[in-house]
Amino acid sequence: MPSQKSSATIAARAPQRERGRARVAALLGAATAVFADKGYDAATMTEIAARAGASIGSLYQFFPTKELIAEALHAANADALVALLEALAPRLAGKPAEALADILFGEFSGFLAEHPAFVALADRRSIDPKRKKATRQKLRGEIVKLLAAAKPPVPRPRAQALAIVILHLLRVAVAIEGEADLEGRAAVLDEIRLMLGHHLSGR
Amino acid sequence: MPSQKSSATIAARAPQRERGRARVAALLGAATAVFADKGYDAATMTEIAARAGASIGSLYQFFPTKELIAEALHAANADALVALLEALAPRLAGKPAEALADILFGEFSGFLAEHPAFVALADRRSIDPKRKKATRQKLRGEIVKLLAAAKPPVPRPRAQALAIVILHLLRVAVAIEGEADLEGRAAVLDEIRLMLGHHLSGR
DNA sequence: GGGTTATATGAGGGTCGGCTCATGTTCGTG
DNA sequence: CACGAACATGAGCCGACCCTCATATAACCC
Repeated sequence: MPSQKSSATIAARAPQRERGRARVAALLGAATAVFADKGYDAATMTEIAARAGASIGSLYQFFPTKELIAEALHAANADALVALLEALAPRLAGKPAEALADILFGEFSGFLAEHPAFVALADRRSIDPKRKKATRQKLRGEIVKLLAAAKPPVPRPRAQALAIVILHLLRVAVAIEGEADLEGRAAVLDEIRLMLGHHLSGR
Repeated sequence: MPSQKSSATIAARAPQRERGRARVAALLGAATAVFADKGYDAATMTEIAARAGASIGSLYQFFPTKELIAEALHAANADALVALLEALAPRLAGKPAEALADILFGEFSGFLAEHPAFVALADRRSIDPKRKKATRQKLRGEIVKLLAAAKPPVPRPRAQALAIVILHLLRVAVAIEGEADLEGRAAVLDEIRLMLGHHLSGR
């Protein structure tokens, strides 16, 4: 299979010159900010263009549709997450599943701090179910790999179910981190880490 | 404090005659359906009115704002959930926390089947934070009560954190139930129940 | 420099949805 | 019955937002 293009490079009308690439980067950055703090529906193309210091026309030059810029951004984020998990494998190989959980929580939290639009875009209704399922399975696959490489390796079939649970727990943890009422936040996070850690380490 | 009105009865312009009460009921029913399968943003007042067999004017007679009908519906749902948890107390008193988790999962799933708009409305951005926090704390309080009445009672401070975790897990479980890929769904749910059960029962 | 392609701009078209209002219709009440 | 309050109706206003397009500028290539 020649010329495999990463889904991160999907921008409907690809830029050709350097100036274009810079624009696309600026636009994606602005889109990240706007989608992150308004959500997909409330985000407006006008604001994205403005925050990027571009005109609406320029925005539509590279992303002919609101849906398309959201897709491109989400795909790039998903690729980055998968890459992060892959890069994590060597660091986690051989460690007990318990420690694995701890590290995953930290890394995930950091990732979402740098890609704040990821959850908002993943949650929006009206996503192509094919794409959604594919993304999810790639993420699950990475977690399964990590589980298989842990100290007492987790057997494949159970690992599949565990991966789903872990991904959900990671999202819950991030949601709790972002909640307004600070009170007892740390205790709740500890509780979750403990629970998952115990559950992963046999009993 | 006299004339305490349940928040479930909040409909900005309250109906006076029987016909009005029936309309309000029909409108709330239609709103439930529309919000549930389109989400708050994509739901339109026109469709809500149509599904209720009413005109837009009638809808606005009782709910002067889209925001208001969403609030009324959500408040009613929240009240129903709290009532359900209160009614559950006698049935659960004295049981081990483990069993408590199992029953909660079942009840929660049933509740959301009958109030399908609850999650969609709770998740929407632009909710009054005061109201959001109040609702959450009421729910947490109910869970804490249940935990305190379990076989080995869970001490108050830890119960607070546990309640938050439990509520999140309930939502995760419901989300998984509603996912398209049936494959291994039961296994995942069992995994979650097991994990929480073990964690609640001492270790 | 001339030609050609990539990129930039922003006014405005078209649509859609929340909401208003003037005009009814029903119905409890005296 | 008569009167007024509660309720009903739907055409249309208004603003917001996605997107188009005609026109302009930059930059690469010969």
